[in-house]
Amino acid sequence: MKDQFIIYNTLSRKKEVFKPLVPGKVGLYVCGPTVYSNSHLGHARAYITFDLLFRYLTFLGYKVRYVRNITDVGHLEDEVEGAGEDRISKKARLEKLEPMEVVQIYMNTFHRNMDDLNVLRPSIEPRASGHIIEQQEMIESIVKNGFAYESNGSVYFDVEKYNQKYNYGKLSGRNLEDLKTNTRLLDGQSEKKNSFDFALWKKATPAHIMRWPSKWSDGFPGWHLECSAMSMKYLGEQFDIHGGGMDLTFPHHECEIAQSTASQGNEAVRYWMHNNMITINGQKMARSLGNFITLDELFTGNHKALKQAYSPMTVRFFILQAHYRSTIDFSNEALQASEKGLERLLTAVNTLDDLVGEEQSTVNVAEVKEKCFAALNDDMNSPIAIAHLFEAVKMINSIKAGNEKISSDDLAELRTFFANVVFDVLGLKPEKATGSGSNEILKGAIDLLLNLRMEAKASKDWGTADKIRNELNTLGVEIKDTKDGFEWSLKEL
RNA sequence: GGUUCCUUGGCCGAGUGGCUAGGCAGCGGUCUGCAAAACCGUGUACGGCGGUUCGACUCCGCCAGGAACCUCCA
Repeated sequence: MKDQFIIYNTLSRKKEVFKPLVPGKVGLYVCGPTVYSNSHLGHARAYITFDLLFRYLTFLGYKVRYVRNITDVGHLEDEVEGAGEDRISKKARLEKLEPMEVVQIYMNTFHRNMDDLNVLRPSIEPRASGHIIEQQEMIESIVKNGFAYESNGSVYFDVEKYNQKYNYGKLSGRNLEDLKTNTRLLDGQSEKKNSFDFALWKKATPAHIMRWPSKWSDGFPGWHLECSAMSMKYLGEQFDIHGGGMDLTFPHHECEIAQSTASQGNEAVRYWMHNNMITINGQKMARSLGNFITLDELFTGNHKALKQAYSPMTVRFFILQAHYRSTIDFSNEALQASEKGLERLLTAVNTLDDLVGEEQSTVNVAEVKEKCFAALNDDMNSPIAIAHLFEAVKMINSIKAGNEKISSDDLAELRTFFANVVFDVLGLKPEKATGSGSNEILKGAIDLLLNLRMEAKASKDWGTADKIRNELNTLGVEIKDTKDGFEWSLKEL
């Protein structure tokens, strides 16, 4: 199965069979968030996408080193207005907080949100501010190789010179001639030879708080350098997969390729993977557009665009129901559909525990399992994988209803399959307390009441029976009658 | 303006040159004291116009509408 994992490589614009550089091991780098405000739905999509990749590679038996950075140095917010001011320090002065305090606040929120979404922590989570020296070293090697120039205390990457030897634009499908005629002219660029040159080191203005000494000036590293420097440090000069949002393809990832190639003579990344955007009313959800919904708002329902709260697992399932390279449009209707669908899936997981194996199967477990993994192998096609999971749900329900039978061997296989795919790979988890898992006293009390209700039902005392059911319902206990008793679960709070 | 991409049924969302995607909602039925759940059955489809083909939702062209990137962005 390992040999058939296919991923779409942005570099070739084709699906390719994944072959790691070192057999059995995978080096994975994903661009992490810039921590200057709360995480929103778009971040969830990116990090759930690569969490799925991390989980699936691990499931396939690879030893994965997953590096996902925290950008806490800040890039240029607005060259026109800010004139070189760091984005994070700008916000810090507005809020009268230390820059690192701002970073910490939003980093904590990010971690909490990701934990709620059951996004696994990466193997290494390096911070740009902790790797200034590595970035300076990289600048020096780029300068030494002749692909950068110093200008007024800042250092810029010489794109034109790089393009004479290598191909600038190969990832995003651009060519320099187009960039020359189409790049917008911005103020304050007189230091650069060409408008498309980008900063490797930027001299700090007096107002700039975040700054580090260097041979060129007191300043800070350029926009794109941290990822090149940190991926090289932790994954080596060449590594397997680099991921990030589609909106980072240009210029960010293009510049990363140029930096790595200029400093070491060869490209670092073998497979580039990009997740598509979340849209709202057909338009990209983005902080800069102001049309975003934060994850905290989503989880609490506290936003004017939200008709209700959506649990982290509902959000995760919603995202997994679309392929990662398609846009996915936010709407209450779509989230509500996901909520219901997820509940149906997780109910079937519980039902699976109660099934009893027979001599022979009337269902084909192997086939559905095979199709599901085939979908995951095909560029992580989670929506197709989920569609097959729902076929298995139908199977489970039919067995429970007595319309189908399953052998003990198949039942064991089905249980393993569900545990593997639903929990380990898709990273879903039950959110409700159920009769089997919650607090013992509560469980005992509810069981006691429902047993009393059974007795009332047996003596056809419908008034008492309905009263118990209705009042427990009001308290948040959902009750289902079964052939020989009852089942219950707690509603979400 | 340049580059790239998208347009599927009430909603979301896959996919393929000829074979039911799936979820949610709807409708009919079974089960149930009622309810819930479950089960069975079921309709609506591939933006428009041409072309290639025995056959296109799937390939090509044009048109319409929309999006992303070209500036920080997941």
